[in-house]
Amino acid sequence: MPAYTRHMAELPLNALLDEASAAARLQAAGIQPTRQRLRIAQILLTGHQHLSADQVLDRVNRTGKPVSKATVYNTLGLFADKGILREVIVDPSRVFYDTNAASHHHVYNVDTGELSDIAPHSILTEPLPRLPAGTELEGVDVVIRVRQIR
Amino acid sequence: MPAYTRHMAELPLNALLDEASAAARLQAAGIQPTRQRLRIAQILLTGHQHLSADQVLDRVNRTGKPVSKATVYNTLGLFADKGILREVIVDPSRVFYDTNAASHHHVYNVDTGELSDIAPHSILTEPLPRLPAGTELEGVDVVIRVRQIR
DNA sequence: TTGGGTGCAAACTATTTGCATTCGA
DNA sequence: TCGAATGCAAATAGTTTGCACCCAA
Repeated sequence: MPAYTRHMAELPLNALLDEASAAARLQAAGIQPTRQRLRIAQILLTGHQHLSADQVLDRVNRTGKPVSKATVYNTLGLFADKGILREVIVDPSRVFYDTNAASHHHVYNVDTGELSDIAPHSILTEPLPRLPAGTELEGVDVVIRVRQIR
Repeated sequence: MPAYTRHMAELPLNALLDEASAAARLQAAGIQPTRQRLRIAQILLTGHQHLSADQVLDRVNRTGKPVSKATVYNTLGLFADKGILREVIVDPSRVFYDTNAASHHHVYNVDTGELSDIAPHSILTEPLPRLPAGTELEGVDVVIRVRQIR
């Protein structure tokens, strides 16, 4: 029911990150820059975005050279592993990928499915409690859930 | 891969919340106490727990009187709506239901799938940023993700 | 040439839905 | 009695997997 579907028009290639920069980003992260990965990187790494795998697939396929669904999933998982994307779990029905891998938090509109960033300093997370024995910190996620008024 | 599967033995009914208390909880929440709902309530409302729908289904079916999968899902959703359970979204592959509906936060072990509570005062969430126009607060979730050391 | 990357389709899994049946007030 | 609750099975949807093919080093 949420209106995830915006920007459904064709995606002009000139609005994307140029291929050279995308390649540089991938190289820096130790990711072999293949054609499909570059294409996905160009789309994702243009500004800060929060996209689901499906949305990425959509956009990639609107740039002319389609990439298969499996490759999109593989690539997003790989990018997240390598630290150039961050998975955001706010909705049980899909994972969002945040192009801002730096530590920051989110506002999630449960009615529209919109996900946005919060400046890192506008929330203070005080000293963490002791972690369970035998574990180490992976990350701290803060999600502020909001809903449409009426 | 995580070891969600513990307590697989049969569930002694005498370890559960008694039916009268369960009925009272449901009544108080404005939920019509049917046989299945009572059974589910007895299982869930025994101490603080974090269970997935599947785990609830498992336990219910180990008490003798089985409840269908659809009913478990419906009931958990209903309980969450009525405020006696809280949905916790920490893993894209399933929703956990927390029997502690009061405001508090979580530690999630991504390796074992274990979810535990944090005392509410051990984390301070500073003044919230301005919410997007036209939205109201639904809740704030803080999840500390940890992983097994080696 | 050779192993990693890709693509397709099939498999999986959590969750939802439609609808006939049963239950509870 | 009568609407609400239940249960089953089938439908959905996101994600994963198996495997043959392709390509770059």
